Amino acid sequence: MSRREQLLAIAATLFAEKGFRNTTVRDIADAAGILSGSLYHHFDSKESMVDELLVPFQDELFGKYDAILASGDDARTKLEAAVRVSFEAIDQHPHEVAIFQNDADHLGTFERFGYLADRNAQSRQVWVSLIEEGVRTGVLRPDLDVTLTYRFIRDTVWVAVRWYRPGGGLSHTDVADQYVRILLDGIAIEGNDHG
Amino acid sequence: MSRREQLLAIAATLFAEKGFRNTTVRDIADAAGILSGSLYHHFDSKESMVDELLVPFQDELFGKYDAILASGDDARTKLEAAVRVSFEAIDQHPHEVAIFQNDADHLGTFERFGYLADRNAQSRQVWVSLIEEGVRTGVLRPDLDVTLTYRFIRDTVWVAVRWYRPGGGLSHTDVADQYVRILLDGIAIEGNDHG
DNA sequence: CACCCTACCAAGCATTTGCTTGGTATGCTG
DNA sequence: CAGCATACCAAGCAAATGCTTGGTAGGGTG
Repeated sequence: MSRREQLLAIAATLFAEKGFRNTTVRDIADAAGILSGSLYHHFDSKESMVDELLVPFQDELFGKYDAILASGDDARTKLEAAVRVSFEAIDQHPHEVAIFQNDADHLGTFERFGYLADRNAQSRQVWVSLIEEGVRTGVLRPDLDVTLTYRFIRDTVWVAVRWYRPGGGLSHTDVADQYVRILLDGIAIEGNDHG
Repeated sequence: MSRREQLLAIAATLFAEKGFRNTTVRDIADAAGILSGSLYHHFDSKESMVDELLVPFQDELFGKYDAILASGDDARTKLEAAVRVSFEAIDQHPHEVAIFQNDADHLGTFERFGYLADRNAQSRQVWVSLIEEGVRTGVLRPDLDVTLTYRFIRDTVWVAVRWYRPGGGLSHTDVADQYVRILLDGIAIEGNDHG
């Protein structure tokens, strides 16, 4: 691991913990045991650091989504796979997920980070297409509000980055199991339909 | 509406939009059409402003939770009521909810805002007790992981403040209807249990 | 008219912020 | 040993930040 990668990892931790704007270059430098000016030997700017964190992460994640969409599985299987891939991302790249969740809105106001809005739209496309296919092929309830269901899934999955800790008591597959079950079948006992 | 209340409303909007720390006293003053120093005629500090926003809001919300817990209804009805009251809070006090969601962690590091952690624990108590009662009385699935289910509900409900807009196409009761339905019965067609 | 309260301005201060500049120490390579 | 790249320090700058101070304008009240 190069010194540059070390510094980037330190920055990722701080950005995820305190937010991008609330993390100063002095915070990063202190955590690395150097002076703030020395960071600029390795990176152009503070913005470059987040950029280098987010771009490769998103490339990897959306590559996996694309593979799922391209598979020949049925809608329910693909939906489950997308959920599992997302929890896997939280497990493997918790800092990057947290940064994207917490700071995408703010970063998106800068030209340089215009791609964040594109990725957001792309994500929406993935989930909406899966939900629509599920309704069309009869594996999901036909009365679902697709947009609302999309938001429900998106929020439920990604917000887990706030409490999930890799290496803790629960594996990401454990969490995904439970979430998929609740999402698909609910928390009420079956057949106890009050609606 | 007193000048003081006007200024507080302006601050609430900005805190909710940009976060507490990323909102400067000059931002607030500019939006109000005065100079930043003039704010200190009305308020002691920037912290006092958030404080005055969060405390009354939380008093009101937890009063409603307490009333639900004290009612004689069955667990499913109480759980539904708690979800609906939460969406109502998002509808009526979107700024306060957003501030609490986005800045509670950061504010909580200051002594002055220690009550935020207490409220968080209290909220957990409300949801966990309802879920446990639901499992005990047989209206919820006995294999539920109570803690995970609590997080699922909490996150799902409150994160809606990120996209829900009062006065938009959907009322808060519409949203609550859909969320309760998904939460309790899932999105899959009934009886199509793959688990 | 004298007094006082509310609401604000004008100016500035100490600190923090991202970033720059010129320089030094260390180790590798030819 | 000369040359060069890597990794850092020391010092500081311009802008932004929360907040302070002393003052002014206007309206209501005795």
